[in-house]
Amino acid sequence: MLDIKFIRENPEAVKQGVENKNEKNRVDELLALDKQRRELIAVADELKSKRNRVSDEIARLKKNKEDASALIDEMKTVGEEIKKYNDELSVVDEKFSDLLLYIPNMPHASVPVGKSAEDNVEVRRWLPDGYDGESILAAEKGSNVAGGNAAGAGGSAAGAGESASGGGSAAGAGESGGAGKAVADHVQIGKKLGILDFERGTKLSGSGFALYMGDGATLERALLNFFLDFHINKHGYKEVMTPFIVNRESMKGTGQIPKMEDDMYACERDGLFLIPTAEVPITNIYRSEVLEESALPVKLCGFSPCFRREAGSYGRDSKGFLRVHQFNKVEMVKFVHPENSYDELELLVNDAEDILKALNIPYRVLMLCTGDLSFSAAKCYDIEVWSPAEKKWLEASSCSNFEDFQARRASIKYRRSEDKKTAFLHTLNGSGLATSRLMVSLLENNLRPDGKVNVPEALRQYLGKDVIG
RNA sequence: GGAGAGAUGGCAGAGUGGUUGAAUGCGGCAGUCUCGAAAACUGUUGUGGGCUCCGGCUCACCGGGAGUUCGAAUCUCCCUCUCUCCGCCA
Repeated sequence: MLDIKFIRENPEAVKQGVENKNEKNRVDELLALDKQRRELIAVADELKSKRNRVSDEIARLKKNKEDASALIDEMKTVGEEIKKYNDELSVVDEKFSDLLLYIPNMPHASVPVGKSAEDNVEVRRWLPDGYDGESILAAEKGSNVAGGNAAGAGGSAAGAGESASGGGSAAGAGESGGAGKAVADHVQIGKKLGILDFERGTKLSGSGFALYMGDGATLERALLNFFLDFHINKHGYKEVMTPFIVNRESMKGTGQIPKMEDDMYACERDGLFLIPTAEVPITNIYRSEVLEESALPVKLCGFSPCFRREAGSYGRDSKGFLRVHQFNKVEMVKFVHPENSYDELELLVNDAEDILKALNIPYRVLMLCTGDLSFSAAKCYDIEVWSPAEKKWLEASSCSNFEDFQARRASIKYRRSEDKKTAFLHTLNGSGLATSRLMVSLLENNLRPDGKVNVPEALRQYLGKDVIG
């Protein structure tokens, strides 16, 4: 949530930010409640102050065995008045607090203003050595499905050429065949190899639930272990294993509730929610706590399944892994000093990218425009992997800086070494990575002409084999 | 699921209707002493809201929420959580 003082002092800037994020502008409504609230507090506090003074006086009189009945009578009416104003205040205050939770975080100044995913800006792309980048460009021209505005795509073309130029003789690309050569999509590959079974997943739970079998299950587990080991050993994160079901407070702390409540799976009897991402439990680890400045940055990573109802998106991207209700992910979360949270964001994106480089997966990095930014984020980079069969970029990671938005909601502070005062820290998180869409790209990009799938070098020790099939 | 005990400041732990925002101890911070440190001694040490002539003033907070009262950490009710024992079970 935003600081009400900031909203009070910068109403126009806040309104602009809200609108750039395509959120409902209720800033004036909020400010009216704020004003009303403060007026009621002033009146009620004045009366309470009087009551406190007179009560002391009554105590003194009684101690001296003097008569206090006149004062007691007077205080009866004051008490009634206080109750009246208090009741009024609690109504206003509740409305105020609720509404404040609906005001989104402000986009950072460096974020491009835009309406939708179309306006996201590609900042770089990376292709494995020898990868046929031309085929991606051709596919992108063929369909404008993939995001990225003209400027971004144009700008990135140079970058892509740079990467691809090394192995410009695309024909000679690695034995895995390179881009655009996949003749089957991940659902077909998974079915043929007997490692993915979406029909039976549907039988078990409904559409949007996957069943992994044999090497499919092992590959999934291998990916997760690889991610965790990588972040722990190479990037200095500490691993955590959290509950996957959390209470309402936790969901509120990271901002999923109230706005996104309908997208959560809920256990109504217990007032608990299945987590949509490990961001929720990991960030809430330090809810209502104060960290020492010297301990920052705190870098945690953890595995979790992610549960999303995907309400309102039925029928869209429904094939296979493209949009599922449950997927696995390793999440990175950082608690950092406010002064360097944007540097930390760049590092976070790099940490996620390193995984894709290690797996030789072609990807691009997008800076989300204001309109595509999530409710709580101030700035966000998406990392998308290339699917030769879908001829699309698929989101595999999302790395965001929330500044003090979540910290304020969840009350996560740090104590400054210099003056021992507390202040809100900044939180960031990023997928590192989500397996489902990565699996799409991984299977398709490593598909061999004989229908088998090459296991990326980095995963072989985890899987215990070089080829699936 | 049944029975009982409990929840107070960073921690430990007093406090059962009136200068209690809260004793005391530990810890933290500052100072004295010291070449320096330890010890000892002295002082200081919560969070949040509202107002402010930026010197302060004021309100709230003793797990959460209602209530009784002129006045509640203290009395009543409800809820949550923790611990112990029994039962059940991975």
